[in-house]
Amino acid sequence: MPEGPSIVILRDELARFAGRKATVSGSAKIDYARVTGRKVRAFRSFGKQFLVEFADTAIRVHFLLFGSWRIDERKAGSVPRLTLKFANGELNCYACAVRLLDGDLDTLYDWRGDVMSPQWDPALARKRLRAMPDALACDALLDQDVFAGVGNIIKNEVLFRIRVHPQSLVGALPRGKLEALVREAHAYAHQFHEWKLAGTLTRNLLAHKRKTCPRCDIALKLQVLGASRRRAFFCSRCQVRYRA
DNA sequence: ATAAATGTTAAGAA
DNA sequence: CTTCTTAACATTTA
Repeated sequence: MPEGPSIVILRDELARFAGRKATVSGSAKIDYARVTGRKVRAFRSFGKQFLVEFADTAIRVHFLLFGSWRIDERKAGSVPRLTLKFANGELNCYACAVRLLDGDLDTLYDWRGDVMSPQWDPALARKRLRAMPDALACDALLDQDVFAGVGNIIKNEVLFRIRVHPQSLVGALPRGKLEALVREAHAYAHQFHEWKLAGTLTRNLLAHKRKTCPRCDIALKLQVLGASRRRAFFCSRCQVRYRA
């Protein structure tokens, strides 16, 4: 279920386990012997991926659409795909894809592409967008190589805020709109993070899952769009469709 | 009850 | 060998 900011929240909630030895188990088909009993160096997030970093390997957890987790609790009736037990508590992950990664996370990932990372690089994102002029705006925002951590909610909210129609061509966007796309993807991901922490995200959504446009009050469109085939909520009056 | 949803990946087709 | 499309996966909510 989570987009990038939710993984950041998970990561931060686990701070008290960092530096401690973990007993690792679960139903995921990984080589537990490689990590169990070892000390967790850090909990990290890259985009929608949750990373448990050890000295020379890492566990990568992706929660896909339906995944969930509990800290110091277990979910009734579910077998954890991954459990990390510490002397002072535990983490249980459910319905997620789990893999072991070899090597250094700082070389495995390009952190400049993660909207939640301090290393986020807007100029690089603009460059990557310029390299995909035929893509639709709705697909570009979901492209994890350009905007790691952006999911469908952030996509819809960003396009609404910058008044760009989801089917606009990236290559047809005026310079200012392309800049706004990159700026807002970053800014809104952080806004999402704050609202999620405060428990007020849903009430603050302007387009996603809404029926009417909060700006002009006409009915919002709901269409499944793009190569990504995800739901797009948008206002056909406020949001301009830039075509070739 | 059936569908749809904050998503990705592997396999198969072209 | 690429590149594209489809299916599979999994859980909760409407």
